[in-house]
Amino acid sequence: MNIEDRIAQIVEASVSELSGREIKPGQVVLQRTRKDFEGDLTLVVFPFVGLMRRSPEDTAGYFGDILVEKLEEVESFNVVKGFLNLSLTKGFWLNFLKNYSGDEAFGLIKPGKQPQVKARGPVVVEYSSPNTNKPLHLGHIRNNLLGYSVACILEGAGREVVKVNLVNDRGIHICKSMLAWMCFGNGETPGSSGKKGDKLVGEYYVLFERELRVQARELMESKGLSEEEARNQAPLMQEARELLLRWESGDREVVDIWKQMNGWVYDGFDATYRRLGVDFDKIYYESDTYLLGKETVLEGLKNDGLYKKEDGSVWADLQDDKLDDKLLLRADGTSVYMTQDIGTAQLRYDDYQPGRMVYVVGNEQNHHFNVLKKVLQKLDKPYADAIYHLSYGMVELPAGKMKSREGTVVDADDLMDEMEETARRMTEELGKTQDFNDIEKKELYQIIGLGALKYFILKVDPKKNMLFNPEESIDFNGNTGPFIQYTHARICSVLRTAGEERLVNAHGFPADIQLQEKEKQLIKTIYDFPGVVKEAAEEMSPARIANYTYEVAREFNQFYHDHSILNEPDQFVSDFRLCLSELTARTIRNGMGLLGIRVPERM
RNA sequence: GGUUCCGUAGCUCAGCUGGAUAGAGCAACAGCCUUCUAAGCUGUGGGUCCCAGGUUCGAAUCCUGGCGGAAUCACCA
Repeated sequence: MNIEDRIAQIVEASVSELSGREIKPGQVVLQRTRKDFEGDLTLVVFPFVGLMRRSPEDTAGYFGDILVEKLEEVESFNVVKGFLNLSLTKGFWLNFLKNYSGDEAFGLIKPGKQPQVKARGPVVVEYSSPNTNKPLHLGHIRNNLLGYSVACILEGAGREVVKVNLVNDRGIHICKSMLAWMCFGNGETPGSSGKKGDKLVGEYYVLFERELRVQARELMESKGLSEEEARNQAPLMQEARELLLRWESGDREVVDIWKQMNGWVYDGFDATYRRLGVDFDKIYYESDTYLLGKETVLEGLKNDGLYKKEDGSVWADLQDDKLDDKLLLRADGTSVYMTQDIGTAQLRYDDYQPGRMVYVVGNEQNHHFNVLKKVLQKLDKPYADAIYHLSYGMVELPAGKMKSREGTVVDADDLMDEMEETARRMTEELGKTQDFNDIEKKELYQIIGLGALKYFILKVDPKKNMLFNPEESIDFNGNTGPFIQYTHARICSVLRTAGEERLVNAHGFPADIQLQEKEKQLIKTIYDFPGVVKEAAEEMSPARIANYTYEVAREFNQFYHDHSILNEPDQFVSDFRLCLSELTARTIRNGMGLLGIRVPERM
């Protein structure tokens, strides 16, 4: 049991002993002592003064005496108003460091280590979920980074995780790209034009929209139709719908083209995913799941919650939830978005029996997931309550939301190019890579450029909208990925200079060294890492890890500035600092790993 | 209009289940490399935590009501 729990236990016991009343678990709150006060852990005693019938000061003093007496790790205490500040012995901190300095996986729980967690089944995390008609942009980047990181964090907290992608590969939007390509493509392929597959298909989607707009305008002028009517009646739109029907009926020619063009897109996506450093354990395709959705809905008609209208359409009755009824199948029997999600949820459950199904999807779909959950409850699905929508905010530009029609989307590949280029420029200006070979340089610029981008996005609370200004490049100084990476590289440099043998021997430093202020601060911060991982997993918040890791790096730099590690004359102190540096580097590496950010050993 | 989310320094963001004097970075200014990587460190200035009530020992945090912004309320995905 850790020291916080032991303190809490003793406090609980003595409160109930004295007052004759049990206190609820979790009512004893221990927090880190603020830096401007003396002590390591602080117990706020206000909640107990009523029960104890003493002044806050007396209550705090009373607990202080008991804790010093019962726990050898608690060295002393001081009381400020109702705050009991406990100081732990330096032996406690030094032993913590000794215990973990050899632990590569510090802060992380190995999968399956907690049996009760395993019993709940794996967590399925869905993220990315692209449409196959346009390339990935900055919004997708946030989605991918969040999803990947949340999966890593859950894994780090001991959960079994399955990462899945749901590709929306069917529907009218795909037909638009196909039609444009059939009409104007002249057989262009990624091979013939050298274009990336997803970009090429995206261009035809844009082309379709442009041509459609021309046709619609003509109709608006010649027949005086509204824009909506005109778009609907335009020949291109009618052809696209016809194409969809042919696809649904399995028309050989259409399906072949569909397969071919989707194949190009997948090649393009794969390249972008690889570069971003994200991956999946399983990929679902909506073309495979929408039929199961239909079945599930028809099956559900036996339940009370669903009903069929006279025209044959099927609806979910959501009156009880004060929501409008939701259409699940059109009169012609075709499915809608909701139907597909019902199908994929079912399939996912059949595949993994997950304890939780996390959907990393933008907050624009809050309502959709609300309804999905309700509908699955109506269908009496056991997994309805396992559904969790990890809803994240939009990435906005200074001018507002990104709009593909107005060409204001920030392309994922372009952005990564820019980041790497900035990394190259800055690194060369600083003259850091003169002895790197070309391959090493390229890899380093990738690590730094992507690190900057990923950290920039992940440090923001997922549920908040965030701003990206393309005019100002993402920072490399201050609270940034490269700052943290740099701190890691700095430590590695020291460890390299020390050498393997020296490092191993250093672990034997004695546990009675005099601790300097910055050293203690750093140890205390590192001590928090496992708890931060746990909380980040509960909240599914990479931002928590990002901000914590930054704090570690900042504190190391202060320590590093004030104290010499290898040039310290006292051998034992030097050994201790070496171990402290080593554990700091590992904490940074593991923390950044949870964000999907690599850290270089030199930069 | 209904529902949900957001509102903290000039800008971008932290602030954990209510706790002590609200923190970082950027930008500005002033310092620190003969010493383990200066992508670093130190200092200065910068706040009506949107507003008003309420809950209590104690509120940026919880509740209610406003104001401002975003999303959504499709037989689109």
